[in-house]
Amino acid sequence: MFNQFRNKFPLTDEKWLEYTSYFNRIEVPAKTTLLEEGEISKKLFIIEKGCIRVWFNNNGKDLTTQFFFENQSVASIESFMKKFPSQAFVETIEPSILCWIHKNDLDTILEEIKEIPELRDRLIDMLFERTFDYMKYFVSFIKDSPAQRYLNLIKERPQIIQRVPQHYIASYLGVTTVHLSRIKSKLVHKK
Amino acid sequence: MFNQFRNKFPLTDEKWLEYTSYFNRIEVPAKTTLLEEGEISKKLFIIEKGCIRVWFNNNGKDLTTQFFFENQSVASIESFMKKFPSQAFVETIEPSILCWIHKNDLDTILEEIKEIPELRDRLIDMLFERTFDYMKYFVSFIKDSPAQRYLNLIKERPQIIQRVPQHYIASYLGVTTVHLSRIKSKLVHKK
DNA sequence: GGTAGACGATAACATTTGTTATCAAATATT
DNA sequence: AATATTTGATAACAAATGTTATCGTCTACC
Repeated sequence: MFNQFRNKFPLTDEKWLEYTSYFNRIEVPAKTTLLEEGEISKKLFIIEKGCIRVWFNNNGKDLTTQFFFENQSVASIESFMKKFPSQAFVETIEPSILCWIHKNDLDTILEEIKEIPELRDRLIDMLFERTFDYMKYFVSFIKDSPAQRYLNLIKERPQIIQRVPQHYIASYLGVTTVHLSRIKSKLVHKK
Repeated sequence: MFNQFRNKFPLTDEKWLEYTSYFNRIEVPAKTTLLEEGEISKKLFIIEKGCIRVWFNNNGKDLTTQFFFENQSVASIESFMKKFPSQAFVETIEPSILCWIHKNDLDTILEEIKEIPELRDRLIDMLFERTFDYMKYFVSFIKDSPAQRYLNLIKERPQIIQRVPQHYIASYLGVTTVHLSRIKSKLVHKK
């Protein structure tokens, strides 16, 4: 599955083979918990097929904060990086095929490649991008009404609308399933 | 003002003096706009004395997303880093004394010091921390009621409560000033 | 093929939050 | 000191959103 990235990394073929060999491939059903709240995240997942959500348990109520699809990497990032107990759950939505690497192995790889300036700079860029994504996400959350945010999802992330059950979308938008139903029915009526 | 940081940077005294000489010191009244929406951010500010907010114009309504106080650095970070027109305004709340450096000069410094591994690693750490801060902020925003978030502010950021006018706090919490008044009066009643 | 569970729509009512307007107190400005 | 501006509280009403309950449809699984 990693061949699509091969040309992006200035590594020898030997190194490339060594690094990709650290990855394990697993197949899991829908609703599989990949990381529990309180657990320390030690695996970074890459989705080959399927779909994953990250969510928080807020007094028994789901609070979904992120969705991930094919070719995206997933971890409870703060737990993974800093070895803190995770506040979030990580869970498959669809039956999925995943590749994962243990944190120790990833650290080894990162330690080696960070001496390559191009990769180091790309890593820093990625961190910035992630920060900016969060800012955008947050600003839209407080600026826009749930209905507007739902329209944004339709426009910008149609995959979510198509593949994710509605109650997860509701928890992502910060409203109840009942209210999301209302939003949808109003949209239909206005058209 | 930078002497408090002197011991944290493994630089020669010459370099230190050169770098600090890039900074300019200005004194401005309250409600001074430091960066307009649409402008490209070219200055990084460090607050020597005073207090600053970053806000978005959402259909004529203030939406404050961050407060900054003494010894913190402030910029519309995405605009500053990527030379995009800023979506946010940057504005003083109190009369303030600020140090600022031009982006070109800062880039020169960063280019030089990123060859020092300790500083490079600290820079990466800072980026991570900023990402994590945003995540925490966001999760609390969707998990907690406005009343709970107000209580969190009192506990975790008393400076904001003490120094920032209430209508900015309301816009930071995502509610109207009227509602924040209600929250406060309910808190008093319950005690 | 039958059954249980997951998913989604809708109604009725409760609660939260926004809107507009008015008043009072504090602060800045002249 | 007089006045304007900023800040904050409160009331009355409107709109948005949550809660609980019921029903229908679809799908997975035995």
